[in-house]
Amino acid sequence: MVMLSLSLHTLNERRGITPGSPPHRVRQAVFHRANSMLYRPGDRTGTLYDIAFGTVRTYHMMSDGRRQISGFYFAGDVFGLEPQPRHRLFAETVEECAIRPFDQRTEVAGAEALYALAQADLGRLGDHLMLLGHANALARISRFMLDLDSRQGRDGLVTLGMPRADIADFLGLTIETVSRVFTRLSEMRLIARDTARSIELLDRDGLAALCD
Amino acid sequence: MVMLSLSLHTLNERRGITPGSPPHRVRQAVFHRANSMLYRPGDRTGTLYDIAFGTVRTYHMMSDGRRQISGFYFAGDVFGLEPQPRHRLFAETVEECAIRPFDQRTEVAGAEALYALAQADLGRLGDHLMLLGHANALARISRFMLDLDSRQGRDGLVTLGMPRADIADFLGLTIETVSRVFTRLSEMRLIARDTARSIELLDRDGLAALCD
DNA sequence: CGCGCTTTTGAGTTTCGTCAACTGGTGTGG
DNA sequence: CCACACCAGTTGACGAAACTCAAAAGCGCG
Repeated sequence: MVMLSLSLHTLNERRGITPGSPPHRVRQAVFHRANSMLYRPGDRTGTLYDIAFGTVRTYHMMSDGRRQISGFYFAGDVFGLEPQPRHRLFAETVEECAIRPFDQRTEVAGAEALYALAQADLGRLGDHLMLLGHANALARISRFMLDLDSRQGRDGLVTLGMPRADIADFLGLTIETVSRVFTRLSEMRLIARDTARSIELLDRDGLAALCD
Repeated sequence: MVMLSLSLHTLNERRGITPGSPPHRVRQAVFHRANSMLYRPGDRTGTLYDIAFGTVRTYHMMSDGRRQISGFYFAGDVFGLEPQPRHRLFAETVEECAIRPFDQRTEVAGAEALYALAQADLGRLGDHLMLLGHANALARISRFMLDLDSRQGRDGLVTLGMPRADIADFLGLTIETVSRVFTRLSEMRLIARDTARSIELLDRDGLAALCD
């Protein structure tokens, strides 16, 4: 799975702003406790968020209380772009976070950069769609782990910042199924669980083979 | 479900081109037989397609031969926008189609219009994600029918241009399940099947109630 | 009419969800 | 320091939903 992530750094490069240039109108990063609400459906869009550190989830809430997490965002990712003048998603911190909000209009140079951001989200959504459409629980978790691994870049050592419930609601599973799949992958010697949140990928080719 | 669809007409309005203005560099619409390949993964992106009439499907192919249809496009819709310089999707006609290709760079006024198109796709994908994540077969089909109804605008009379296999691969189901759900919805008096491809929505509130 | 294709229906199996109990780690207070 | 409570995660038993394989029915077309 190709997980596109577009950082503000990339955006700035597109604008010709190198790290050495004087920053203009930089708003400070804001610290948030875990599980803080950042925005909710109905809030005005127009602000984007650049994550300095931490993890953020965006999600839909359905009438019966079920939750579909549409994405996780990590340090360097930009989130908050939505197609309408008002948000349709919730955004919450998963862990402690430092987040720099900035104005979509004044601090992003025109529609081109916005289009680039939208493209990144499009790529991610397309991949996720395929996963939810035609993949069993084993494949979903395997892909999720491989994706986290590639985004965290710590060579086979994956840290899950989120609880099982978040993984379940992201992948369209239940926490019990998520748990069982971790156990199975462990038995298959594809992963090793140091703790519940810290997982070593022992055989990434084997995991990839499950993803089909 | 909000199904955003953005027609070239809308794009032109954004450019200040009204139906009366002289067209510039209009390429003719091209006619295609059913099941014609329009582009495939690896082909260069940069051309967009405006459907005059007919139905188009875009899809991913997985290594094991399974297919995930990511969207259906109808008369007035524009498709072909993808985040990379090369396509990752297949695009095929479902029925006979007339399609006007146009150049993304020269015939779309800048990134703003592209961004608008990307937004439309984002909205659609987000909705579809939710559907595939947390919805049973009954809900998936019900939503699909209601969505088609709202896009075809013929007040409760839905024409399925595509075979069951396409519906199945779009909704992440099998053709047998699709068929069984149609039968169930019929028994529940929510729909009536004139033919297999022509379906009347008898109780749209009832269908909506199944969608959660 | 007969052929090929799509759709429907049926029977059996698998996968995942539900409900419930249990484990293990963490923090608190006696 | 230990006992306890609490929460996240795991495990087990069972049932429901959807898939698979197979066969029959419907439909368009030469």
